[in-house]
Parts: sequence; C-alpha cells; structure tokens
Amino acid sequence: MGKGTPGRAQPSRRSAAAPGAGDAAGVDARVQRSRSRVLTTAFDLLSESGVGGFTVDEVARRSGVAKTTIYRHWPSREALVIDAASRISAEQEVPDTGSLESDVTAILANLGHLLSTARWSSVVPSIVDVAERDPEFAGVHGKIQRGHAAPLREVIERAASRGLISAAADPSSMVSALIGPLYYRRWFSREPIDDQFVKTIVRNVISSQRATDDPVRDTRT
Amino acid sequence: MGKGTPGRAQPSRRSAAAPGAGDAAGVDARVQRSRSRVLTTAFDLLSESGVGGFTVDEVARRSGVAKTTIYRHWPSREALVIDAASRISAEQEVPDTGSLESDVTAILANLGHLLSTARWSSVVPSIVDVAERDPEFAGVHGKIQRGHAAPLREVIERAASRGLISAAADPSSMVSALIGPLYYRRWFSREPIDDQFVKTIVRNVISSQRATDDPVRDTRT
DNA sequence: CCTAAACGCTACGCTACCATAGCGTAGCGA
DNA sequence: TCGCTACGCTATGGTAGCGTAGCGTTTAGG
Repeated sequence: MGKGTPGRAQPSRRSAAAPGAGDAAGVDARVQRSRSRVLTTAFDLLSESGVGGFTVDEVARRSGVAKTTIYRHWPSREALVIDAASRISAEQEVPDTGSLESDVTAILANLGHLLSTARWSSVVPSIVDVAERDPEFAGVHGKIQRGHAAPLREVIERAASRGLISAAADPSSMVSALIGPLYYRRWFSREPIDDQFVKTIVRNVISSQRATDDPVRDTRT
Repeated sequence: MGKGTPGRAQPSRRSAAAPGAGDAAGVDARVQRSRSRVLTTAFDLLSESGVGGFTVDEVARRSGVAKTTIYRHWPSREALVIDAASRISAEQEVPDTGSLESDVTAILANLGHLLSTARWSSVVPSIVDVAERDPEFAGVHGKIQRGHAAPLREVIERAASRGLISAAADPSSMVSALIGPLYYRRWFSREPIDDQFVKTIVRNVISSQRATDDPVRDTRT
C-alpha cells in the first residue's frame, strides 16, 4: 500500500502538454472515465451496504465497468474500499463572526444537518468497526475524524489565541464535548438532532468558559 | 426469531425438582455445558473479530463443541451472534450520594474505565454498524444503549424530581452531553479518557444547571 | 491508417462459510 | 441395565466472493 492512490503507475504519459492541476493530467480519457465511474459507484454501494457488504462484483454490475478493468486500476478490494471511503472528507469552510459561540453553533448545526442527511453518515460505523482491528483503516478513520473536527478545533484555537477563553481550557476536551453529543445521537441513541439540542450543547461548553448570565431564554420555536 | 432465547423447546423437563431460579432449571447438564461453552467462546470471538468476522466454524473450533451441536441449539449464525451480543448489558448499580454532580461523576468514571478496558467495547462498533441496516440488530443495539444510559438517566431524573435542577432541562440532552464525549473519545478520536476529562465534562453539563461560581480551578495535575 | 493501450466478456480456480444429513458413541436417569 | 437424549465426527450441497487468464473489440493519438 505504499503510494497514495493505487492505480497502475502512469501508463505512457507521452503528452504532458495538458497542464491540468495535480494528478489527473495527461491520463487517457478512458482511464479517467472508468476510475470516476467506479469510484462513484463504490461510494454509493459503501453507503448502502457498509464495508462488510461491499463487493467488487457488485460495483462492476452497477457501474457497468468490467470487473477485470476494476482490477486493472485497483490491486485489491481493500484498496478500492479505502479509496472510496476517503471521499468522506467533508471540507467545510470555517466561519469567523467574531463570536466563538456563534461560530461553534454554525459549525455544529451544519454537522448535525450532515449527520442527518448525508449518505456517508451510514458508512462511518463501518469504518469505525474495521478501524478497530485493521491499522490501514485506522489511518483512514483518523483522517476522516480529524477532517470533521478541524473547523471546530480551528475556531476554538483562534479564540484561545485571542484570549477569549480560559487558557486552562483544553481544546481537545472542548471538541469532544461538542462533537460527542451529536455523534451519540446519530449512531447510539438515534434521537434527532435539532437546533435546540445544538444550542444546548454549545451553551454547556461555552458557558463554562465565560461567566454566563442568561442561562435559558431562547423561545423562538 | 420469535421467542427469547433460541434453543430447542424444553427437551423433556421431567424432573422439575430442582427449583433453580428462572430458566436454567431442569435442563440436561450436558446442554448447559454446551450452551455455556459456546456462548462464552462466541462472545470472545465477537470481541476479537466483530460481527463481520464471526463464523460458526470458528466458534466450533475454539469451543470444542461440534458445529452440529451448535446448530442444535441455535437456528442460525445470526441467532447466535445476537445471543452473544446481548451479553454486553453492563448492569451497574446506581449511586445516590445526594449530590447530582458526584453521582454523575461516579457513573461516568466507571463508564470511562469500562470503555478503556472491557472487551465488549470493541464489539460495539460492529453492532452499531449492523444496526444501521438490520432492524433485528437495531433492537439489540437499542437495548444495550438504553442499558448503558439507564443509571445516568435515573440519577438525573431523580435530581429533577427533587427540584435540584432546572425544570427546563431536558434529561435526554443531558445524557447525550455526558455520554457522547466519552464515546467520542473511545471510538472516534481515540484519545484516552482520564478523570480530568470526566470532571470537565461533568462540570460543563452540571454547571449550566445551577449557578456556578468557581468555573475552572482544579489543578491536581 | 496503424499501433498500442484500455476495455469488455466469459470462464476459471480457489477459498470460506452456511446449513444439513447420517451414523456411531457417551452419559444421564429410572 | 436399558432407553432416551445429547453429542461428536465426517461428509456434502450450495452459495458467494476474490482475483486471474485468455481473447476479441474499441478507441486514442501519432
């Protein structure tokens, strides 16, 4: 599993004319098409069936790409799964309203929405499960996780550097305290994640960082 | 899948002499031995390999009980998995120190310890994953989950009935806010769960329920 | 137009696993 | 001692999935 993406090393790369950004340049159009189709289908299948129910044959059936072709681009089922799973990274932009509370609220509300609707949310338990035993997947899992926590961590550390929160406060603890409850509701208690809930969670964490005066007063239904 | 436990309906039950508590009375000693061996092994295997890696053949190999015998007691692989997984229920006693904060802290500290050490903690992701798609497992998952949250819910509702916390506070939200961060650390961020962390989490939630005056002052390393 | 790369298709070997059948053996209880 | 029950062992049928081989067809690109 050395390199990054699995695919066979550049087949010919004669015409390096097309300057395309990073990787997908100078590659045969057919290769691109196959890859993209397979990867899309693979991600869909992963969302439906989880890592356990993921089979190469099924990907071939759905995508219309022959199984042999798939194996020409990925050395094994595992490589394909990892490649597909890596698409989960939810790159979201980081808000900066000046208020830590509203920044955090925005991020969590968005995350809550994603957890409720995004297809990848049903894949995550699979990844977590496999990562529990397979170090390769543990890497993928860690990357996805860090990706999800990143915006939150960023606004918190920014607030800390601005001296807005107690220096004794541990950013990692705050991230856990903020994201944990949302994850819990999505995958464990299976309760809905509404705005009210998000507000409550945020207030719990933020209010312990600065003296609060108006504990519960948000009746905008 | 109808009844509770799968096993064949009472084989003979002639001598109902032995008054043994609920179920295991009047059953052939050999049956008991087989069942117990299989179930123990099944749980071990489940902890190691997860639901996905669980095979009847392996259980037979390890337990020394013949595969045919296993199928005499459980109608299918799935039934055995469910039976083994149901052993997770962590029945713990509910403290009552008079202080909500110390009750909650005790429960969370214990839970954190279990998450770090108990074998079943590595099975949970499997259950969550399968429950995502299989309603049967969703039931098991729900039961386990409620079991884990029960003590917490109990002390919180007790405190509420005693008027110790705001009536506006939602016990479900509090449970999510308390357990979520611990689960997050165990299965997502994979950070350790120490007493300091537990204290922080508890303070976040509790302090937003009663006017706090000493926000962050716990420097016992 | 011509070459070479990429693709599709069919078939295959292999392994792992589920679930069952048949038959002989051991042990519990009257 | 005798019978019933549980158990072990071996074999078997069947499915599903991984990964590969061979061969013909399409298509990009000079």
